[in-house]
Amino acid sequence: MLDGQLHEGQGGDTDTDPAVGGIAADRLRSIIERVERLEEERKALAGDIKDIFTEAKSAGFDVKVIRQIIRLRKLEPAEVEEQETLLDIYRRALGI
Amino acid sequence: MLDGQLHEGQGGDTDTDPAVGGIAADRLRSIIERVERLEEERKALAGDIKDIFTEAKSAGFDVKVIRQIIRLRKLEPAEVEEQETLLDIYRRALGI
Amino acid sequence: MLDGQLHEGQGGDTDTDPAVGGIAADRLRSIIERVERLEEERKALAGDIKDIFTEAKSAGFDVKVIRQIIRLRKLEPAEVEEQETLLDIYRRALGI
Amino acid sequence: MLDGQLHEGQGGDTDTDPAVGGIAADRLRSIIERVERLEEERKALAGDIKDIFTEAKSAGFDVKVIRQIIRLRKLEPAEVEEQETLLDIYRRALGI
DNA sequence: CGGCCGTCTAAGGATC
DNA sequence: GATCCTTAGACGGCCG
Repeated sequence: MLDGQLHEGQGGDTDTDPAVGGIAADRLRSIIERVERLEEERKALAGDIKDIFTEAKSAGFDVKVIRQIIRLRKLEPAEVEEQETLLDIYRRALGI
Repeated sequence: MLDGQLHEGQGGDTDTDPAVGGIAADRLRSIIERVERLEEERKALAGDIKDIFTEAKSAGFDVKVIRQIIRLRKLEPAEVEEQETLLDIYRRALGI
Repeated sequence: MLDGQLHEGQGGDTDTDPAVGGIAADRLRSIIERVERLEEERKALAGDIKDIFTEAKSAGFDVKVIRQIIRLRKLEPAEVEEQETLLDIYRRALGI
Repeated sequence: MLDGQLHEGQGGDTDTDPAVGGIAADRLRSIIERVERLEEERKALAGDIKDIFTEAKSAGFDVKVIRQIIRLRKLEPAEVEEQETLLDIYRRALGI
């Protein structure tokens, strides 16, 4: 029964304005709803991305490798070098 | 899994698609760019959300608690699923 | 109020043996408890691993790279080759 | 972040530790081997758990449902946290 | 700058 | 046997 607070507002006090916190309650509600709306949009975009990967897979691409490429493109070239260099150093330290 | 783009190509790309190393390069590029575009939009939305929280903080709200509220609102639908009591579940586990 | 079923057994019927499912209930309880015990041990090991990485970090190592090395050591050498080859192919297809 | 093992070394390894490329090779090897050992133990435990479920299945239990029970038992302690009602949380968010 | 939280990836299990 | 989904682990960003 958290639903009262969750989905209806402070049960029945909507006419005279929130009894709790005065005008602030409306402000709070607005904030929460705007954030939730934006999060939904984010979620929708995530779905779109997923669809593209599904399409890629259908076309015969290796999705994991595509992700890797996208990751590399996001990194500064210097960063990539650095990571690879460090990996080599550790490898040689281990003799592998 | 080297098949797919390496050994099959994919339907319809054999004529006009510039194949590099047996790969439908344009198709690949398109996939990657679309994903990157969507990720940018996602990032922008994250920024918008952050702005709202900054505003909330300025208005004197406790941002951490607001996050908590949003989290709870998201979780509650899931709790409905758990309405099925453990006793029932045990019974099903026991096959009776 | 799931606690009855969860932590005490089927409230009060422990003497004559479970009223639900006969002997099976005890068997079920045993299975669950053994699994839970093993999962705790797993969790403890995860903590130990985490501690080692913390130590590694303190010693100045790059934890991410160490993880990468461990991952590589786990893979068949052939697998490593394959992934790298495919990555190169995609990269060349994109001209990067 | 090339510092750390590359440019600082770490406390006490300068005298006896075989340094390869400026790296405390033995220290690194020790870290990796300990992690790998622990991961093996984890894997072994996973096998034990799997065996129990196999046994359960043989005994006629519904493995999926047993997993569900274990999952729920794990979640319940968390629910206690949520006892704090949303109203209280809202009040805190509003600072009253 | 270290710890915490949330997201994202990868592996394992269930399903068809 | 392949796909889909769920879950655990890894990663990066945010906050204190």
